Amino acid sequence: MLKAELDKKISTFEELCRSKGLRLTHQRLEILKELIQDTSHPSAEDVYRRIVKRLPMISLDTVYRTIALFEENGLVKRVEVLDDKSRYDSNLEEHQHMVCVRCKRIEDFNWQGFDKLRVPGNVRNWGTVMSKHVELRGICKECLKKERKRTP
Amino acid sequence: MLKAELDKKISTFEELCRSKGLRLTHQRLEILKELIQDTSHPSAEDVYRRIVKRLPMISLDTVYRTIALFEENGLVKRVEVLDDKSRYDSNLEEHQHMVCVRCKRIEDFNWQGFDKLRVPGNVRNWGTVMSKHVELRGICKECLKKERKRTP
DNA sequence: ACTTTTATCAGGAATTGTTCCTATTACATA
DNA sequence: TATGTAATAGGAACAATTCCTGATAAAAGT
Repeated sequence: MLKAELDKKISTFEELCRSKGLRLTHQRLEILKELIQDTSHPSAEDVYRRIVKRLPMISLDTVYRTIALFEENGLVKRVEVLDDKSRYDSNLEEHQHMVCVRCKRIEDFNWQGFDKLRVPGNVRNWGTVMSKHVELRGICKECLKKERKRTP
Repeated sequence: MLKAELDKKISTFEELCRSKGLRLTHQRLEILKELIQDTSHPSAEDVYRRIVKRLPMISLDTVYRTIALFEENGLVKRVEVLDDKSRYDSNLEEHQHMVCVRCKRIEDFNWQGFDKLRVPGNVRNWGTVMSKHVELRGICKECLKKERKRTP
């Protein structure tokens, strides 16, 4: 399933390269693979730290530029969360995020009630709505466990 | 109405100072007033730029520190949006934000349907949910107008 | 296969938003 | 009004991200 997604995205990217005259570099492929396989919503630096093991000469800037390229072309999405560094998500299905305010782990979940909800009509006076985003903030099980230990 | 809110918040802050031994400085009062009166969700620098006209010697750091103090004590809230600089809101009522992806203007709106919505039950397996946040992204009327001019 | 063209890269410098450091200032209590 | 100390101004430091430039390597032509 992940393998299928990976292959699909890689061919999407290959096609993109052909149509836009972009070069299909080793770096770009490795970063794309990493983003698809790492479902923990990594930051650019997280991606860099993993990639650099395979491509020791890669620069952080390349990771940033490449992720930006993927983002512009809809291959990954930026998850804007906790006023911290940017995090990325290759899951393009409609879904929501739960964020742990302690460890900053981000987990996907589905919220059909929200997906179905229509925005209030008077919002149209404001302009054109392109997307709606929700995020739950809280403390994840692991962090709760740690805090219970600390304050017995 | 704004005057009443201002007075209420100022007395809340004065009380806070008494209870915590904080000093009621000129700078803190000016920043508090500015945050209450400016409902455009200003950034720390926006606040600084306005304050500096009245207090020419104030430092940006003071603005940051002071807003952080207010935030810790629940006088203002941070609006985390668009992976940009932090923006602040002194409206503590339950409400939501519409963000223009062009001009980054943030507008408040109410969405009762969302307020009433319960989070999915299985989220409890993840941990404790503390808050839920929504945000609509789109293009505001003014920016739409400008874009129509540019591409006739 | 070999060259050439030029997009892309590595590495470091620059930028931006924010926070830290420290000598000085000014609240608040006596 | 004097005094102790929290808070300030200003600049330095920091962290995330982006820019700059000469070197490298895809890919199109030969």
